[in-house]
Amino acid sequence: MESKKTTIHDIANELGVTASTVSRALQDHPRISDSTKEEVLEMAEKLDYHPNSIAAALRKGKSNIIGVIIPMADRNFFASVIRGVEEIVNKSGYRVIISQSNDSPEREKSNIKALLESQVDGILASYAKKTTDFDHYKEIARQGVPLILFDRLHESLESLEVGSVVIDDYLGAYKATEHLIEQGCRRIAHFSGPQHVSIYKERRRGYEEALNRHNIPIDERLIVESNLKLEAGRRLGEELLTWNQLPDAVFSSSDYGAVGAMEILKERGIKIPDDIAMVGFSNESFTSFVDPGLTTIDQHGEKMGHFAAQLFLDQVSEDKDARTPGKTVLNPQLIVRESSLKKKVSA
Amino acid sequence: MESKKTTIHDIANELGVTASTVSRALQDHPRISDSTKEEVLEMAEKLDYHPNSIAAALRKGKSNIIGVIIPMADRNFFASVIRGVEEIVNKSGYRVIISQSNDSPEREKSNIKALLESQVDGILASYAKKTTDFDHYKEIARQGVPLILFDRLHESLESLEVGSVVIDDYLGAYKATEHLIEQGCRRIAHFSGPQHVSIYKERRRGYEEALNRHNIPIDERLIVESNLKLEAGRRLGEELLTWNQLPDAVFSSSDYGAVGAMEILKERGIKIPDDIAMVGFSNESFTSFVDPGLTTIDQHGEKMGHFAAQLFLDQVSEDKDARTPGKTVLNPQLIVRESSLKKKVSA
DNA sequence: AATTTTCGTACAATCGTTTGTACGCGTATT
DNA sequence: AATACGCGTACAAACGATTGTACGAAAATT
Repeated sequence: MESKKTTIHDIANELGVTASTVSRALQDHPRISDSTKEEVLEMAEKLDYHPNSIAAALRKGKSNIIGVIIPMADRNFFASVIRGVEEIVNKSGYRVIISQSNDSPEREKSNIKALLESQVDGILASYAKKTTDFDHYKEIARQGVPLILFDRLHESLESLEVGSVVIDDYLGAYKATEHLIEQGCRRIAHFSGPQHVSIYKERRRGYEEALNRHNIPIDERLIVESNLKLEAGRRLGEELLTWNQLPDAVFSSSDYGAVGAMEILKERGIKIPDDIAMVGFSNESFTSFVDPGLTTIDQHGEKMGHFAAQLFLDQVSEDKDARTPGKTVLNPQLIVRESSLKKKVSA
Repeated sequence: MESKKTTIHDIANELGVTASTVSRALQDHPRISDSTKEEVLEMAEKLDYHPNSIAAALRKGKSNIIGVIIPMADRNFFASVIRGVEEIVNKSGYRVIISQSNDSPEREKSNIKALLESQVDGILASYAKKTTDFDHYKEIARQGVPLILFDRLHESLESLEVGSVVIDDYLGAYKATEHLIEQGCRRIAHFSGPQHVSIYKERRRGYEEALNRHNIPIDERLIVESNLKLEAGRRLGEELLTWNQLPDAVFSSSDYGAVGAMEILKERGIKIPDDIAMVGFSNESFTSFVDPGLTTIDQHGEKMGHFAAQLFLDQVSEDKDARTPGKTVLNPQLIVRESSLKKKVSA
């Protein structure tokens, strides 16, 4: 039944004008008379015309699509970022295509290739944890496609002309650690992540600096590194129990790690926060569900998405002045819940 | 510096052949000699050629992109579905573009429009809860684009020639309710959702049927309807407490609703599962984190994605026989955790 | 009334690939 | 030796929209 999709040529034929006139009429071009525009619109409706954006993209060399690369979509933080990005760019007529790397560098690479071949107008990315070779990102820049990095940032990319928006991980970690110190904790363990990922390095730095400022010596044995997943958290929970002396608090660079450890510790009769206070990082949605509620650091995902999107729009803007790839640093926010409250709040 | 992107014409010129030869060489066409293929490949490498899939899509009338419409990406279930879909279709050279409706019919509508204009080769969708008018879905079918519905299914779409894959919500609810009955519960409340969404209707039916089979009268006052979000769960938790007699169990059609209620009930000193047993639906990731762990129904998101993707591939397959839009129904699985265990397991 | 402007539309090239058909050449068939 | 066949490549027309330029007619200027 679908004999053929109707094109602007069909409309043109029907009306006895040319396709160029139809095209301009549809774009509300000033040089087309109002009467013609009306006729075109009517006929378009009548013939059930739908624009073919592929054809337009080819001609214009612009797809109006931007690609967003994230490790995984089911993280609250990344989902918020995407929402934020969409909110901004949709207004300017851009569509977002999301592609997940599942934290695999290979998938990340093939995703980037596909995005570039699809002629996306820009790429916003948070790279996979395991990525250590950034050539595929350099390729993006080399092809002249605007690139904005968010959340995770790597030194080897800083030299490129890329925009970036991150939170101040250092500050977040500092706030978290200081909060624990204020609660009276002195033996604070730290669950850290791969040190080539700058966010984990920064968080560790924040942790150490907070201790320094409060004249608490840094004990390397209290700092443990892992992939920070739930399972790793459980393992670390077990490990804690083998130590000569339990820490009185844990600052974990990830909520998953914190919750994993909490599960084990609770099982073993350790009271949280009384025996061990816990603080996580990211404000994942489940942190408010767990018992006790997990104190954590909110990363302002939606806001980060807004900024990243805006940086992209700036880079493709007509106004050359706005085109300096900016770096934006957001302030993280400490969300205090019960898991860290040793001093009970007087009611 | 980016003088110009290199095209197959550039390669052709350099080699003294025509673009068609280059195109065929790149596709490994049998009629092109091996020596030419080699030369082309080398030159492509040398000139840093990257195919422009927009141009190919325009010519072929096929974008190799499929659109997936989901309410929101940060639900464990939907994230799994997407992973499942990607796993299958990537093998056949398709890319997935994800678009979220945030459960808003307007966004859903505009997303569909954009997807169609982008000439996607197919659309897999789980529609927004609030959607009651399905014309935009009919439009998909009318334009001859394969449509597969997953998870949520609406009567008014059944007449269309669409494939669908759902779980047996009825059976899931039945299993959940029966499990509660086996635990000795008799006064089982049900948190239900909008009845025009078939999944909620089915779940309610499963609940009622389980009661019937066990000769427990259905008490309409125990069935409450809401949007099943966390906040609604909290509200329902409050409501429960105002009843003359507390139920001894709750079967909620959503994990969020269940957890929201649990929060309130725990606050008010109600013991779970001893006073009230709880069962949710969906196996969201947080259900294993909450205390006590929430018994729930797993919907096999990844598998659902596999099936949906396969249905799509069948519909676009050369083989006409395979082209009947199939309906697949998956069996849900009961995941038992502590929240429903009144009879303590003897250790 | 002659000339310049303005207005509305047509013409034609273009974006980068794909693909049906034609064609020349060398080898095989009889 | 004449015809037939394969093989490898060229030619040219798509796909559907956009856009710089040209051009005729009407309106405005002098």
